Amino acid sequence: MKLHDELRSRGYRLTPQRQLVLEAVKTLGHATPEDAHVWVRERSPGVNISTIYRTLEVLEEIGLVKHAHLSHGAPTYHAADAPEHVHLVCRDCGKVSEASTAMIAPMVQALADTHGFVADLGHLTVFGSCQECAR
Amino acid sequence: MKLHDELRSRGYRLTPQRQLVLEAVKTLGHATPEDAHVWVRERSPGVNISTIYRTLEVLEEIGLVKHAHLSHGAPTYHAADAPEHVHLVCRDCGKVSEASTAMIAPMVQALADTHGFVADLGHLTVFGSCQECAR
DNA sequence: CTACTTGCAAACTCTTTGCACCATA
DNA sequence: TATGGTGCAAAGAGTTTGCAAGTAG
Repeated sequence: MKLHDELRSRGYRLTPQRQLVLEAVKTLGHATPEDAHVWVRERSPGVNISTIYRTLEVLEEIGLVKHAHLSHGAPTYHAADAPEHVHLVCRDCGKVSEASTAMIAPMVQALADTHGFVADLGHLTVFGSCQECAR
Repeated sequence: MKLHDELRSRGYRLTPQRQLVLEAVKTLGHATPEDAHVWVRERSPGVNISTIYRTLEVLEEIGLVKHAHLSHGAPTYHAADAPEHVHLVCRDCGKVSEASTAMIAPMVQALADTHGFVADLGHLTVFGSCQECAR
C-alpha cells in the first residue's frame, strides 16, 4: 500500500488514525482540521483532535496532502494527488470553488519575470464574489 | 479633517486612539494588530490591545483600511488609499512584497469569463518563494 | 450631560506540547 | 521488545466580550 511505504521510508509507522485522516481529506476534498476530526470520529470515536493536527503535519511533510489558507486563518487541507487548483472563496456566501491553474499561468509568468517570484499555485486563494452573489 | 468626518458621519467619535491606529497602519504599510499595537504604544503606552482590534474593525467598516490574510491566520491591515496591490509572501523567509494589480488583470478577466467570479484584488495573496529563496 | 469609548480582566477559539500508556514493526 | 504514536490535560497564541470608569461632542 502506498501510504504505508511513504510513511516507512521516512521512519514513520502506519496507524489506523493516519489512514483515517488521509481518507477524510480525500473524501471531504477541502477539510479543516476540525472537519477531518468530525469525519474521523464518525468511524473511530476515540481519536483526539491533537492527533489530527499531528497527522496532518506528517501527511503534509511526506507530500500526501497540502494546505491553503481560506477565509479567516482556518487552514484547509486537500489531497496532494488531486489536480492542482486555485481556490475561489466567496466573501458573501462563503462558498469555495475551484479553478484550473491554467487560468493563472500568465500571472505566474509575469511574477517570475518581474519579481523573480516563484508562485506556489496550490496555495493560491482568490477572494471575491461568486456568480450568484456578484449580482 | 477627513478621519473626523468619516467617523462623525456614521455616529462614531474621533479619539486619540483612533488617530494613532490609523497613523500606525499608514506608516507601517502592512501591519498585524500586534504590529499596530507596538507602534501605538510607543507614542501612547496605555493603549490596550483590545482597543486596537475594535478600532481596526471600525476603520475597516468606514473604508479607511483593508485587511488581507497573509501567512498563518494573522490578518494584516493596510490603508485603503494605498495603491491597490497584490501581496507576495515568501514561504521560506517570510518576506512580504507587493506587485501591481496590472499583473493579475488577465487572471481576473479569465475568472470572470469562465466562472462568473468577481475577484477582489486587494485581498489577493500569492504564496511562493522570493527571488533570493528560490535559488 | 449623554452616549460613545476605553482599559481591564475574563472568556473563547484554535493549536501545540509534555507525559504516561499503547501499538506497530 | 524498542521506538514511535496516541489520548489526555494543560499551556499558549490570538481575538472577543462584559462592565465600570472616562471623555468627546
